Amino acid sequence: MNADGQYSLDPLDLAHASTVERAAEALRQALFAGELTPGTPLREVALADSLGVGRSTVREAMALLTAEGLVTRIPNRGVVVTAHDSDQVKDVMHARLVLEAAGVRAWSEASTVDRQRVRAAFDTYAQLIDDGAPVRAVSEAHLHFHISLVALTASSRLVAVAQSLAAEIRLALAHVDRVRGDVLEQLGSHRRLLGLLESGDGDATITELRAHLSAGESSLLQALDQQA
Amino acid sequence: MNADGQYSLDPLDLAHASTVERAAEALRQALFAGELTPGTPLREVALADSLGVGRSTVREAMALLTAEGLVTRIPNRGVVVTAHDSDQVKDVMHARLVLEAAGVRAWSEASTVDRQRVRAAFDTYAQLIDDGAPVRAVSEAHLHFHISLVALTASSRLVAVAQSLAAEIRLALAHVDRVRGDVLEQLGSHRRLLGLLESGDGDATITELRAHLSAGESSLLQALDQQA
DNA sequence: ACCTGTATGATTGTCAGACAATCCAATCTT
DNA sequence: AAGATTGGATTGTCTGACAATCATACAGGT
Repeated sequence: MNADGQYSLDPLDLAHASTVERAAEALRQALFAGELTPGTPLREVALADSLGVGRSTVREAMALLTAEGLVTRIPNRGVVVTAHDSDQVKDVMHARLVLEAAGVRAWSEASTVDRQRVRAAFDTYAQLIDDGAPVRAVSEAHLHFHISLVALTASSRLVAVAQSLAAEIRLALAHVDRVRGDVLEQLGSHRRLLGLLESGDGDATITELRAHLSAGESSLLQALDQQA
Repeated sequence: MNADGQYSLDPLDLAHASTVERAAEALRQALFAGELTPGTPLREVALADSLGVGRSTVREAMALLTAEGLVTRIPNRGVVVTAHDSDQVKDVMHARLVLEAAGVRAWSEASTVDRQRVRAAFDTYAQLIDDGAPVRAVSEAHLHFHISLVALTASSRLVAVAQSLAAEIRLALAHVDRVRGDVLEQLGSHRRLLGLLESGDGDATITELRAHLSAGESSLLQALDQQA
């Protein structure tokens, strides 16, 4: 301990994350991996003994996923994997634009750390592409970059919302292989975005951002459409 | 039914809203009424037989309230009524500014209905003050007006977030009588806001909005401070 | 006095089993 | 073929159980 009688250790996160949280995480992974098709009902008993946990635990995990928008509860009929129709996708993208634009506007007042994080997020994203990393990993880094924009607002609540929206995108993406390749080709767009951001031209950045998200949206919509 | 073969009945509110939802609502009311002081632990068994429901039901209700930020779960120690310190209040206000400003920016492209709703929300708010309605009712209408701004974005997700933020404000407000009177005096500020909005001057509106929220924030902070 | 270890009681986290209410699909009526 | 009926599956909720965890008070050692 130091002179103040204070310790400064990281709170050791072996934290036996609750069973509910682990169950939820398992479900999330399955969803993001595309193992469950949208619309598939998630039966409580089936999941319970598949995961080796009690039904009440499954139920609480479902409550979490429902709050995240990954699954939808239909009264007396259970929960189903959320199916994102075009309206939903548009809504998510619109919300993302609002949050990310807010981050962009906050660039000049943002902390150095948060700004560094944006650059770092871009770098790992670019690096992964360069290394020819698997699309899944690139996609992950890509979303992380967008979240780092929202983090410029320094608002934990807004970041939480952004993460939830990103999760919805991940889910929607899980079944559209065609779109996945896009993240590889969007490198230029992102580089331009970062460049404008650092140049301090907020309005131009937002214009680029709007175009970027809009492109992503129509690409996703088209893919979903084709699938139906 | 009308010519379209469509009925237009209110979905008959007897809708035996699930026990969980009713329990959550009861808790919410108690919280907003200030019956539970921030920091108070909410014991599962006590609530269960106080509400006349099972413990699992209480647990699920807690999960809902936790997601709304009204209560906080501490692992192995249960949930407590969320205590909003100054950082939390600032974060909420900041997030509100982002969302409501987005609504303001969307004014010109917003639907006529949504625009009418903003005016309607203002009118009932003003009317309540005029009628000398109880502060609680005025405060409710006040928050509703702010939410109607976010609704201009026409994004259900953003509106949902705004409602959640409003709920947090309600909770924080529940214990600061001093601040409550403010809603009565802010009529002018709101009228100005609406005027600017309708004039189409987005930037000026946002400036006013920022000042408005900032004033509310410091008033709330001061009250919380004084209380401690 | 101060620190440490231990016993005790309360409470959460999780499970298992039960049962009514509800929904779906298939069958039976008219 | 439209409508009523029945049966099985599944959810919503309750009860009861028990281990793990935490808080507190207490005892012992230095």
